[in-house]
Amino acid sequence: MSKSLELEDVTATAPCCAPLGGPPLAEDEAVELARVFKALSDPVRLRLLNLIASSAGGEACVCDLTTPFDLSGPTISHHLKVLRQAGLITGERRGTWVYYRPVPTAITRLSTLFTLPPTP
Amino acid sequence: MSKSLELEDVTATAPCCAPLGGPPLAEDEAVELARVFKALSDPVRLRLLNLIASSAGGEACVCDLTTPFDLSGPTISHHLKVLRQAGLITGERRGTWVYYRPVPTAITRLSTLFTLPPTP
DNA sequence: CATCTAATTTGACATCTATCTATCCAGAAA
DNA sequence: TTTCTGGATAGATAGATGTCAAATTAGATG
Repeated sequence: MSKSLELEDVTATAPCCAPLGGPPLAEDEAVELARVFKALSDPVRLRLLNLIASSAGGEACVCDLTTPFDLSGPTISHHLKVLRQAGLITGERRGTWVYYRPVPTAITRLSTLFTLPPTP
Repeated sequence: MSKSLELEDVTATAPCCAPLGGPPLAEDEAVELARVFKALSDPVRLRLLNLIASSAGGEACVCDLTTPFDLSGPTISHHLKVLRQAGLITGERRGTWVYYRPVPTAITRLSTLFTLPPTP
């Protein structure tokens, strides 16, 4: 098994990047993409990713990610794990604290997904 | 109430478009966005949206959306409803058949969401 | 070593979701 | 009107998900 904080990155196996208006999605691609969107389908996780992605220094300490929410520590930890397993963020432990940062390639590729051809 | 096929569009109420790396998402925006991503968090719905968005003529008949899947009619109907309620597609009945088309503004705004500032 | 703190994991529980079958509705065509 | 067909709705069920309290792990510090 992977060690605690290492990312079991789902996106690593499937490239996928063609826009939704493009060629038909293969079943595998659809399954993998769906997992990423499932990670984004919760308000708390969206705000967490937003907090992390907008943090000065490009990373955020978990200790700063817990206070903005009216939720228990384990729940925040759970949501961070989901985002991690979707390949959207990575976590690193430095001393006592754990820092999370976004994975730019994983986020940027979603941008191209929603690019539509100009209506002629 | 709205009549059968009219879209109870969720996105109509919330604009929201700033990139994830931008200012903090308000709780309401996060909730609304999460609903859109929940609609995208299923492989079947992703492939449906892909089929619809890539259809010649800009629309697809439900009759053509059922056959590619090994699922019952009602299940496909359910998934189309979820996409409709998320504001991602609209449906229109013409005679015997129902045609679905993508909602470009709803899709395009997601593209900007995932735009990250260049790392300096 | 013992202790303290930050964070994750475990286990439980209520709620939500994808799917099916059966039924219903809306037009078209007898 | 009656009948047929495409599609949506209703109701049921197995499985997934968000949440918390309690237990656990990883470093730091005494």
